[in-house]
Amino acid sequence: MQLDKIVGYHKALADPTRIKILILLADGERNGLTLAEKLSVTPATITHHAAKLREASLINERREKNAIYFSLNDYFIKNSSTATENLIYRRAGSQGEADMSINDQARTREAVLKNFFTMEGKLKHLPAQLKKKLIVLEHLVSKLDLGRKYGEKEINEFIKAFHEDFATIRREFIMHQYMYREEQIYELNPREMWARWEELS
Amino acid sequence: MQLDKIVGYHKALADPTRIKILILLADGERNGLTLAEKLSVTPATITHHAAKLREASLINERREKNAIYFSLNDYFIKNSSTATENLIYRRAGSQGEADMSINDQARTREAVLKNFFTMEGKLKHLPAQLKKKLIVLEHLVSKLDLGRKYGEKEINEFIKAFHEDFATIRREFIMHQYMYREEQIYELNPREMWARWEELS
DNA sequence: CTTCTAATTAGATATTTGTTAAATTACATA
DNA sequence: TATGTAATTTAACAAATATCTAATTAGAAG
Repeated sequence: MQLDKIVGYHKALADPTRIKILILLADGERNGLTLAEKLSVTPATITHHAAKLREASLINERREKNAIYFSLNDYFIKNSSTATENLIYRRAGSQGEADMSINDQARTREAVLKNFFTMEGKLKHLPAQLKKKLIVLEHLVSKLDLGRKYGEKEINEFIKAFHEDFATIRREFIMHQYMYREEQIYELNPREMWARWEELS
Repeated sequence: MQLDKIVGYHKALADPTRIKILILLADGERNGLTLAEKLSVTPATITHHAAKLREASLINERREKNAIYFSLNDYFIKNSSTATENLIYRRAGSQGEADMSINDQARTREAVLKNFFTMEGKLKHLPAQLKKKLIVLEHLVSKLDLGRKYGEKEINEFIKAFHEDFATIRREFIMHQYMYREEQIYELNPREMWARWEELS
């Protein structure tokens, strides 16, 4: 039954240790011992989690001498569209731009902004492609104050200065975790949180 | 911490009952009692799961008299790009059949399969109409193994068991992204696999 | 054959989680 | 106010899960 596949997929990602494993693997393959050390768990625990990730087809394994190297399954990479995959791949860069120089990236960013914003600074529409959408969202969010709390009405007004469909964009802010919402109060997710996630490991 | 949100999100979707609730809600809002009845669980169980779904911002609630109506958080509607959301929204999204019941769709599907496959399970020919063609392609692809890599010759043989024009059908697999091809190696796109929701009800 | 390293298994334990029955709360209306 | 319906809470329990330690297996290299 297909339901099991879906549930299994989410179960595989429903554990912090496993997410951390995936984050580590996004940087490149790694064997069990180094994963265990990096995450401060025993090798047995890694074996346990590796089995779950394997069942969900999220990782591949390769034997070299008596070490087993784990790596991310390619299709996980290609289908990365949610916050999770975004989190995991933010640093590694979504495969295509792995070898992009920092200048190339800046140029891409500029091109996207030029494309989706009018000369007056209005947002034409949200890009459908995740990578571009994130560039746009980051641009908007960069104009908010760090540490300040915004009421819902305030946030709506802010967004409306760029685009009339504030509800959608507000939702995007939340889902992509550029902002947190708590009891109708919105607050920027400290930049370190999404730009520097290394501390997760 | 960001990690908790991600894990929480996946935990929310890591239970079959909750997925079924979301599927039911994709048809429209529903109150707790009818959900309980439809899923053959007690109202207490629904309350329990609703809390989890609410924590993950997947549903909204509305009170009318003394009944509480649950509905999907609209975020999902606009971002149904991943396997799960795609699964849940497939019928709502596919234009034209938006108001088709899950039963109607199952019936359509059966009719199409009956029409385009012989009694021996051979494919007569590919439907010209897109919607029907996709039904046929999904049916074929559902017989492939998830996570397995197929050589070109293997894929051809597989298709030939259904129809001699393997080249066309192979191309359709790729075009409609049921499979990926890389260096002559074909592999099922897990997303499409998971998107087969028919048997879930 | 012995030794070393890496990974897995097996068993144990504590925690979390899904479910239910029973009691309770919240609204609506007669 | 009393009654009925829907939802929640509480307490209990079984099942699943994450982790560890200790023992075992797999492979490489002396």
